[in-house]
Amino acid sequence: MAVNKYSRQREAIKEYLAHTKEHPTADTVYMNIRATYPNISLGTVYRNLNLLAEQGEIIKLNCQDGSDRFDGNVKPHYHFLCNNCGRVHDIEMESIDHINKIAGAGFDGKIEGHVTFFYGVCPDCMRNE
Amino acid sequence: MAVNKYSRQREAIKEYLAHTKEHPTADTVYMNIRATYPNISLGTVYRNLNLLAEQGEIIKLNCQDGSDRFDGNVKPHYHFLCNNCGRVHDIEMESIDHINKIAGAGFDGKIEGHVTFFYGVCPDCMRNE
DNA sequence: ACATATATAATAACAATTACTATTATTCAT
DNA sequence: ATGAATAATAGTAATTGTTATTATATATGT
Repeated sequence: MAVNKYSRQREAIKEYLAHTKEHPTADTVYMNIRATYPNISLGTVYRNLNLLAEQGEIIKLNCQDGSDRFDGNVKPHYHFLCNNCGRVHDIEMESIDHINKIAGAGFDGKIEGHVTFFYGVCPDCMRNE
Repeated sequence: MAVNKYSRQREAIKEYLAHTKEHPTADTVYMNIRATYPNISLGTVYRNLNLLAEQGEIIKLNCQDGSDRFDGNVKPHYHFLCNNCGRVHDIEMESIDHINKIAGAGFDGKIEGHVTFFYGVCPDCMRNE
């Protein structure tokens, strides 16, 4: 696979991810794209999601609940998993890259970065209680 | 399943995890336990790993490479995933719970905790380069 | 418009995990 | 110790999430 050729399906996936904050799974993406492309194949969805993630156009989240989810927002930000409804929210916050140094203090290897998930109760679920 | 009954298999799994720092996958646990219990079933391994994790006797790590790994060390500590060899190491370090506050500043929900994975090059791989 | 290469849909294959079931082991009361 | 009650097991089948295959369709450069 040398150079990308345009495809409506891939474009639709990118477009869909750019306009949702839902952090959908591959299957959810599939369901939603089918509204416009009724016979898109699930394989196509998987292939394009992975392709886009490799190229840095989207982010593949290895969620703490075990599922893989996708995020069209590639600006650095953190994620929050609601223990109640299971949804993933974005968190805009100042950098916490200093924790790499803290970790490095007790470790002989080279720490290049970290992945952090916060969890708790999301705003929506707090209201409904 | 009302109350736990003793089983040698479960005990062996707990014992094995208590004495390794390998952060094995379910399949690796299976392989190792078979040395002593040649016809333990893979289902038994999965069932007990999840049971023990639910009861807080071991920890189930949802690793960044997508795999689930298990850790017999339940004392609070962090984990490091080597990008080179793929192994997971423990990191003993001071608490970074203050990042929960930082995250909370930009978020309306309730932040109860976080899960962090560090990544980079482990000590072993640094030597062999 | 044509040649070449990539992408697709549909399906099959695959790996990781869970569910099922008949049998075995543990527990507890006698 | 014996036996009844129940949880755990081994072995297998089923399910799920994901990737590979292949013939056809689509996009790109000349």
